[in-house]
Amino acid sequence: MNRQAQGLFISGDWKRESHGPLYLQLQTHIEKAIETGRILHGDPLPSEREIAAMTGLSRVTVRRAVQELARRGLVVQKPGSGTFIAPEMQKVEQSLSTLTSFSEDMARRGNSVQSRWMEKGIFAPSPEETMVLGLASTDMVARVSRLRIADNVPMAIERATISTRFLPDPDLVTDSLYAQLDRLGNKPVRAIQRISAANLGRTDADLLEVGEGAAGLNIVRVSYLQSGKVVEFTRSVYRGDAYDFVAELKIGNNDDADKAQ
Amino acid sequence: MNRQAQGLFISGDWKRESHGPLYLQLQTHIEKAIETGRILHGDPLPSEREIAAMTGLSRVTVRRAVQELARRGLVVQKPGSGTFIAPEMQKVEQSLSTLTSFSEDMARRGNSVQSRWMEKGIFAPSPEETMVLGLASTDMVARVSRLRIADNVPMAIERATISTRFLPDPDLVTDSLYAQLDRLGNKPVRAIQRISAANLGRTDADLLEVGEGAAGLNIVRVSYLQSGKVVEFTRSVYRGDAYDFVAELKIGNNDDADKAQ
DNA sequence: AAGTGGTCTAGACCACGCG
DNA sequence: GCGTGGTCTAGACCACTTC
Repeated sequence: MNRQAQGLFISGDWKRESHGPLYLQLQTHIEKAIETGRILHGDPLPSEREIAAMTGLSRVTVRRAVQELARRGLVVQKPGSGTFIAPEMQKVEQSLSTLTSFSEDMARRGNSVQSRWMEKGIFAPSPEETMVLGLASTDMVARVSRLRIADNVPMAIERATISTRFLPDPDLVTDSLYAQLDRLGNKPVRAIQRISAANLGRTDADLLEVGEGAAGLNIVRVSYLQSGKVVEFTRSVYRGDAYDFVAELKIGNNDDADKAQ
Repeated sequence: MNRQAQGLFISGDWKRESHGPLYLQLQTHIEKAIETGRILHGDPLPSEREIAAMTGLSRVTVRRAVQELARRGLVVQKPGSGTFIAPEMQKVEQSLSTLTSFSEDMARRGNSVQSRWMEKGIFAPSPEETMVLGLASTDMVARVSRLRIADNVPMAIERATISTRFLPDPDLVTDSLYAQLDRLGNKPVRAIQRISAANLGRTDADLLEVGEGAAGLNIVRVSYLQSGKVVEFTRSVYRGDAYDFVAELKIGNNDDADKAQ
């Protein structure tokens, strides 16, 4: 077992630094130990049973504290192995005013990019897809879903749907979806994007390697051609701890600003 | 107790519709009951002890399922009273390309708006505030924090900091912060906004009346005067289930996207 | 006073990783 | 095979709301 984590709970004063339920006191105690660098990123935490013994709490209570930290991403629990302090994660910034691709974002940061294909093919559209893409009843759609990975860390899940009229053969999409659309002369020129937050479900959390219930950014994007037709309908889920969306806002109706300029 | 929820767990087949851990099976079972309208919004769920008795599970296991639903906001737990299906929540849209105020957003939807003041006064700046606002070492800041409420539902927490050079008397801020800044000739003309998702901590979750760990949108906004000086530094936390940010994107540099990997 | 959710315990079995 | 996290149980006390 690791030595530095040993002294964390023996002192007996870990209780007094907080108040309220025991599991919360323990939780904030561990949290502070991580923040102050008393335990280093990547290091293992003592096992739940050990912490229980050291603190005099039951394992259930210890577990509750650790689980909450895991849900927040400060800590990673590995069955059969142990619990480890999560590696530090610097947020990626993405502009909200220009349409950039994932590959672009990452390349700018000098990170290695990988994609794991999850689905790529022609399908019958769902009712939602039919509506959003404005399809005729006989139209089919191409779906390309992939897990986006940067430096071996899964960052986002992308689920794109395109009418086969604009993308007849999804297998030709190898790297950038936009690159392929461009080759076909169907590159979008504008898009509407909706951003909201939600707790990740089991499936998505597992893919992104975070705890179930961790916060994620849901992004729904609809892209338009110059002609105004809808090309692409993409639902993405980003890790909340890995992404930061940046937008520049301008004042709506402001007479003073106009005059001053 | 309510009658319609009675039959939910007696059948004995609630287990077979799912697989995996019992608490997950129960969780998805209740979830479906809500989705399909088998239990109505606002109705009470049977008590944890009752569900335990009906399903043959222990209360701990039942509790785990219910708690997860509470964290997701599908259900509200009221100590001493019971657990209730949460009222349906329609999302509010907010544009990301124009700077609008909360009051504006809500007024457009025809909702009643309230604010609960949490902090309003002059303070010594934190290191972060000093840096972001570009303060001299002797400068003081005005802080105005409030809980934003629409139709009696808490929607967001707003914590704004302004240098006293631009807002000498925060007590004069009654409704819109921007309105007051405008009166003083210090209305911002542009802003940079960062959006990310995170699980809500105890304090914020309590204020927003959602479960601890529910997903929230963190928004940090820095507003600029025409002169380029920083006026305002605001950190807001929005309920993930209540807000939807909308952005319109334009294609930046087309060629870069193709080349980027 | 009775019932509710909130917390906590002690003990158990499982599947899995690792040496 | 041993230790880990993952799940589950039965029973307990508390603070609170409701009647």
